[in-house]
Formats: sequence, C-alpha cells, structure tokens
Amino acid sequence: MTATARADSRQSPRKRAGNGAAPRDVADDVGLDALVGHAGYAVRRFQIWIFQDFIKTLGEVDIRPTQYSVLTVIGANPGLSQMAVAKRLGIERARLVHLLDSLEKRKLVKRIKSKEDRRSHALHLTAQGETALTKFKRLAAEHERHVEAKIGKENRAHLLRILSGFT
Amino acid sequence: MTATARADSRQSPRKRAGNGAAPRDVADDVGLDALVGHAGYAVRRFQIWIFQDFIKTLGEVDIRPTQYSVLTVIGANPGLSQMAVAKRLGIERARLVHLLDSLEKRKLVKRIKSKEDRRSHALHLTAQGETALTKFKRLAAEHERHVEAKIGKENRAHLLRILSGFT
DNA sequence: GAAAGATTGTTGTTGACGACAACAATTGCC
DNA sequence: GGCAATTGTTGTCGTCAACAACAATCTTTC
Repeated sequence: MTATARADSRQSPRKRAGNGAAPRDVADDVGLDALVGHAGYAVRRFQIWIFQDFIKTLGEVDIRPTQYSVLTVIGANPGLSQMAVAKRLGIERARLVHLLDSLEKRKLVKRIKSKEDRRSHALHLTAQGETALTKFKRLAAEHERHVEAKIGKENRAHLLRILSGFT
Repeated sequence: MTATARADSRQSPRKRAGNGAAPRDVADDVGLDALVGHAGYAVRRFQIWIFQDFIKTLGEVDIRPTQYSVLTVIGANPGLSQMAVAKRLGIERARLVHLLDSLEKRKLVKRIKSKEDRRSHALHLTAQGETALTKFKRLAAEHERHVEAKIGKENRAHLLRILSGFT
C-alpha cells in the first residue's frame, strides 16, 4: 500500500525512462511517495538531526552523545565495572575501552582496580569529572529544549513515552 | 530539568564514590537516572532496534535501509540525477556513488548519460529492479508490522505524525 | 565568444561506530 | 587441582558521515 502512488506508472515505467523526458533540475520537489509512512526513515532523519544538535550544543565542551551517556551512567552508579556499563548502554566492551581511554586522558574518569574481582575495574568520576558533568547536564538540558522547540513540548513528552520501552 | 533525578545526590556524590561501596555484579538493575528523559538516547536505541529488524526482515533479499530508500526514490522518480537523489535523501553524493555501484552491479539500477547535461546521470530502475522493488516493498510492509507489534499501532501512527517534519 | 566560476560525478582520506575474534589474567565450578 | 567462563584489552573488518581534491561539463559574465 505504500506503492499506491506508483501503481499506475509501474505498468510501463520505461515509457518515460526512455530518454530525458523528466531529468528534473529542481531537487526539492522530488516525491518520496512510498518512503513516507516508513517509521525507520523518519526515525533515522530525526536521529541525525537530534545528534547534530547535541554535538553542536555540547560543542564548546567537546562531548559527544556516547561520551555523555557513559559519564552519566558512571556518575549515577559509581563503582560500576566496564562490563556493566557496556551492557547497560548497549555498547560493546571493546568499544568502551577506547571511550574510557579518552575520558581518562581528559581526567574526567578513573579506573580503579577492584579488590573483590581483580579482573575488573571500578569506574568513578574524578572530582573534575563531577563538576564537568554538571555543566554537561546543563548544556544537555539546553539541547533538550531545542528538541522541544522543534517538535513541540507535548510531542516530545509523548515521544519519550512511546519509546520508554527501549530505555 | 532532565537532571532532576540527580539533583539530590549531586551535592555530595563522592560520598558513595569513595571506594568499592557498590561494585554491583548485577548489571541489569543499573540506574540510568539522568539518561531517562533524553530524547536522543531513546531515539538512538529505537533506531538501532528498528534498523536491525529491517535488515533481518529484508535479509533474504539482502537489502539494507539506505539501499531501499534509494531504490524507492528512483522508482518513484525515474530519470533523477545522482545529485537530486542524494539531496533528497540527505546522503552525500560521494556516498551515493558506492551505493549505486553495488545496485548497478546487481542489475537493479542503471545510470544513463543525460543528453541535456552531459555531466549528470539519469537514474532508472531496470526491469529486474522494478519487479524486485515490489517484493522489497512487500517485505518492508512486513517490517512495518513488526514495528506496530512492538510499540502499538496508534503509537506508530502518532510517531510518524510527530516526525513528519523530517520527511 | 572566451574566460571565470559553479556544478556533477568520482576518488580518496579521515574518524566515529558496531561486530567479531583472539588473548592474558582472573574467577568460579566440579 | 583442573577446566570452563568472565573481564579487560588489542586488533581487524565493514558501515557510514564529513571533507577535500579532481576532471568534465555547464553557466555566467564581460
């Protein structure tokens, strides 16, 4: 049913395709037709927009969305292992290694060798990391207001409710 | 206001952070706190889920979301230039080159040298591409039903309405 | 009508990111 | 004590966005 708009022209599409009947130099009025109504497409475009705004809004402190999520989880749950953080955020532990390397180099996070399980590291924010995170959160809240301005306050709330199952 | 859940513990967070007070071997009940209420995080997680389902549902025909969007746009607007397609879908023309290379190798799309503008290529589906696309659309509709089953029919509809501005 | 500037497709590089595989150190199981 | 599983780490591979450079071609401008 997404193809309804094409149903007629599909019977003999090469009639127009033969030569340059419609090369269309105007790129803005291209019909999406079947693409509209696809949740994945809309979500992808929205996600791109929202990440770009986040990166831009937190640009002055050079924090990307993934880094922010890591800092937030560690800040809320000090002493967590890398495995636990990775599992919670749905990122691979291999990936988390590099993330923590850079965050540790910036003195925002420290890895402390756990005494209960000497394989694992207990993750903590540094004092500097604590104060930095509060600033990041202030900027993130500003970003959140941009989202509200873009799609509306109620729509944002409803969106969060719809997607709450994905935590 | 997204940080409200942390507002109390933020005053003296290092009280708990001091040593291994809460190493927490259970990874599933980790509090996200401040992360909940961030639209970007929810959208990212949802987008990952929805893409994985799309890839899996269209796995038998080996078509990924971006490829599907390209085929759909070309199918609905035969004769479009690469530049127009790229601009419409928000992907770079450099990226589109590789996408079209693979689609052309699979005989789904053909580039025809435009006679009006000899720099550009007019994009068309092959006959094989036309019939293939109808099958892809059927599978995509099935994927869309998975989304409905996941978040609910009305929620999906509302989601599309909220995000319609991102086309 | 020719020079200057813009556009189209192409190639290449960079960096973020997810998926996977291998490894050493350590723990837990039996 | 020995064997399987887990944790952090390193490395590779493939996807994808962002840029920069380039040749061919159009468009503008004088």
